[in-house]
Amino acid sequence: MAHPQLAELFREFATLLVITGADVFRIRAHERAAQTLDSAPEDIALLAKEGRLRELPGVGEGMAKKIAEWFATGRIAELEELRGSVSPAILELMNIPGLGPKKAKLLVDTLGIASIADLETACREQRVRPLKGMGAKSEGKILASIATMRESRERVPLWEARMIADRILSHLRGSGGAVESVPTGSLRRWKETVRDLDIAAVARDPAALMETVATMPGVVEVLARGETKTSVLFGRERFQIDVRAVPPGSFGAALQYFSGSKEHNIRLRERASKMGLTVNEYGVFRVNPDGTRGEKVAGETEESVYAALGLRWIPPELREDRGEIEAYGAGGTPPRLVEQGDIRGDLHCHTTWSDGTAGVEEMARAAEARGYAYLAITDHSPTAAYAGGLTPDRLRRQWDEIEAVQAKVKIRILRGSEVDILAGGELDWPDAILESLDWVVASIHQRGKDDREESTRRLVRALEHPCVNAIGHPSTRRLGQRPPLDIDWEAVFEAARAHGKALEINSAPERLDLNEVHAARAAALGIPLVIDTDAHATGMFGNIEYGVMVARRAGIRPGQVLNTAAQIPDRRGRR
DNA sequence: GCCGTTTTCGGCCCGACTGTTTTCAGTCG
Repeated sequence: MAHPQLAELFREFATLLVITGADVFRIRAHERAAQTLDSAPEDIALLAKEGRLRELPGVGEGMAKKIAEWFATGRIAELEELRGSVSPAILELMNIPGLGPKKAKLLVDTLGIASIADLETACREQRVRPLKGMGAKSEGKILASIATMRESRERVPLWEARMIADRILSHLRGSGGAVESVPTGSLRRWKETVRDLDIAAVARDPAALMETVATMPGVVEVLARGETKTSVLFGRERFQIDVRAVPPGSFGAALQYFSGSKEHNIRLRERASKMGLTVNEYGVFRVNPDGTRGEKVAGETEESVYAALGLRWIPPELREDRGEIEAYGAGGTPPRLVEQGDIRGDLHCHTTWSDGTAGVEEMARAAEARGYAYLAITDHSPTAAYAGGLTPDRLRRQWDEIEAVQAKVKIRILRGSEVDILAGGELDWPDAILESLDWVVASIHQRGKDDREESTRRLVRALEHPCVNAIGHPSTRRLGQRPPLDIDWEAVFEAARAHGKALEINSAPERLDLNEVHAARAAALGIPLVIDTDAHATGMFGNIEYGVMVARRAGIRPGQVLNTAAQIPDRRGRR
């Protein structure tokens, strides 16, 4: 499985190489290795043990050696040597937007700057401006960047970025400057968090569009303003927004280019280069024998760009250089990944019986309106008192209501529960009740001690219980609010596999839990998944698109998702 | 440092904007 800790070491390695002025391709190789370690569904430790590390893309002889060394000794000698040769102050200064390795090194070497606070003082005392390549404006920019860095969050959850994007796009469209404008970048690829918002626009009058962007309500600072590109900081959170204007004939190329990912685009251009073509944000062009840019062969639509490179159109959420370019080529077979239309029912939702805002009938009708064949009503168990957890008596009364509603609707309603996994891993309902339920989602809500062993044991014990069907939001994280539990994932996966239990991809936009990395690993191990919304209101069934996108980014096929089946067989065999 | 429908050596993506520059380096995406 992905190994974020190791990935981080290789990223650090790459940064240190940048500072020491190493060969750019060597730097990129380390970044590429880090990316692989961040997303590979294979168990890296196992590959290392079996000497199969070089099967990973971007891992050759050198990288394999370093990874093996880390597993054997807990360190990478070359990395530690590199660390010793670079002042930590340079690394710190590079966190400031606009300061790269060259300028950071210059500041540390010539002024003896040891920290960001130091640099702030130096700028105020005008000691930076005499330096080569610096000036009075540089000092102001550095101070502003430091302020931005302190005030803004690193990354914004996808759902929040989408809300901001909607507001900005409606402003741009309403202003008349842009004929067409589409959010691109990691937002279009459905990454769980985004760092900034990239908008590609076709403008009748680019200058007017740039003016509109720079003067939008909510803009707190204009970072850059050119003829075709404007960057601003937006809102109290100083969220960065980049808008690029291109001519209509280049819109597809711009969409493709700005949607990325960077790694996907690099692969694409390597491919173009081998075909005697070159790709930029304006289109696909032939390369003349003398190396100059020749005739334009594509660019108006994204499809045309991919077609010119001998590829089918690749869905944005797959553009991460994880093999999609090969799969979508003439000789490849694109995987049939799960789609929203495959989902036949939702197996996790709440009603007014606990902390939902709609009744059983309302929720059932809303699910039916989506074309679902079944819906599990999974209100909370007693311990979740804060969420209106049911008592045994209220649970039985809810069953009466379910029975009554069932007589009125076509959709099959399952008697479910989201049962708390208590401190020791025992469940919050007696077995007698669990046995009379159709669908049991077991979830951790009270995090307790939170340590790795305890959390893992709780999940494993829940998976061992014969009445449990699935684990809900396994990591309990909330994006930007609460970190995931520290869990021995391989142990949890092993328990799920051994007992044939499902793990949930919770589609609540603030959860997305399992995340794509763990979902990919679980699927690779043959563990069934369920994609649920955990809806607390009828409108929340629509969140399923988030969960489906997590699954697609994880490369998951419909057959690996339980609730793509026409019927969910309940434990007691009732129909 | 990786990698192979040109290749086990010689390649490795491309452009906008800024600030300090008299033609470009640095940074970013």
